[in-house]
Amino acid sequence: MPHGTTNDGSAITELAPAGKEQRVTKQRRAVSAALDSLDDFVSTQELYRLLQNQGTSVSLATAYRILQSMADDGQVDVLRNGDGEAVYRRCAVTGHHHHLLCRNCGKAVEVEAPAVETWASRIAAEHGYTEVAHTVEIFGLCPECSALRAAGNL
Amino acid sequence: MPHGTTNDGSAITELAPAGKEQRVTKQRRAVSAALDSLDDFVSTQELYRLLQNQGTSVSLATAYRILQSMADDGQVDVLRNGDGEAVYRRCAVTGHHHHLLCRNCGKAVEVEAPAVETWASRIAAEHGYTEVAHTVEIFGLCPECSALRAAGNL
DNA sequence: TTCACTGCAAATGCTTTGCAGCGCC
DNA sequence: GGCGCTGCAAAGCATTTGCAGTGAA
Repeated sequence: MPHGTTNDGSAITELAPAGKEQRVTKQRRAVSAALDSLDDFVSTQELYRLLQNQGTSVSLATAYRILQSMADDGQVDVLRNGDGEAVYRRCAVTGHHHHLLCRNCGKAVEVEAPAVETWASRIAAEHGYTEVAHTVEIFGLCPECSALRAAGNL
Repeated sequence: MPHGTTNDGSAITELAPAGKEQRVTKQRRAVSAALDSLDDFVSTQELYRLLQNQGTSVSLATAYRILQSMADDGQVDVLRNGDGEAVYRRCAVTGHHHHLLCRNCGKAVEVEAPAVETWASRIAAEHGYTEVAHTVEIFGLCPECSALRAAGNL
């Protein structure tokens, strides 16, 4: 199964969640609020610590369960960082886009790349692939971290 | 650290391996041979089991160490599957390139994308990011699997 | 002979799960 | 009230690491 920032992919399976009901609990609201207040991707662990420091504690297991279900419902964007950890973020930009991530502080910038989209589609078509989706992530050091690096503090 | 199919990134650290010497051991040869006989990506665990069944057993820890060092030396291609596991493959194409993967059978096609490379560099530069690397993966159904899907066998 | 490489086993760290109690609908 | 949701603690797993023995150069 493809991961990360994935575009649609024509007519994959079903689109309607159709799952069980979804109760609005204090924990779920806390996680949701935390995600809203964040601009960057967070791993479940990070979100957990964040909520702890913030007082709105939620058990780690629950944090995993909530984020996973939100991802299943498409309420958040999921991708994997370089360590293979799943990281989540409520996406500001609606629609398909990619990310420019800082490998040190995690800061993320959303970028659109129409050219890459068409390139991907073309390449796939040329090889006879169908139901195409793709992931594109750019890693680097953001301006701040680049400065730190230059100053020898990294 | 960025993962997967990564390009250089301007002037990152050193390019020359320059590492310590590399002894040619039985285990290393076994892993190398196994990779040569494979067309698809394998996780370290899979490769480990494969070597076990094949008699040329290598300890799991060693398998991890060997694959990791081969990846560091650029002898194999690394990327992460949807579960966040690192998967490796000996690459036919030398140099930087990306993959077009079948999400059903795992078949991979190597593709080059100079345009994407320059796009990534430009985007990163525009946002002040340095030491850039990127990952690009395209997922879809290969021709064979597309046919199966169409025939209702998938 | 030397020092990288191995194997083994213990240790990590992320993620999942079983189970009993709690609280939203 | 019923049943999904939580917490907690106990697994589960992939991956890493310490250490002493082994073997390639």
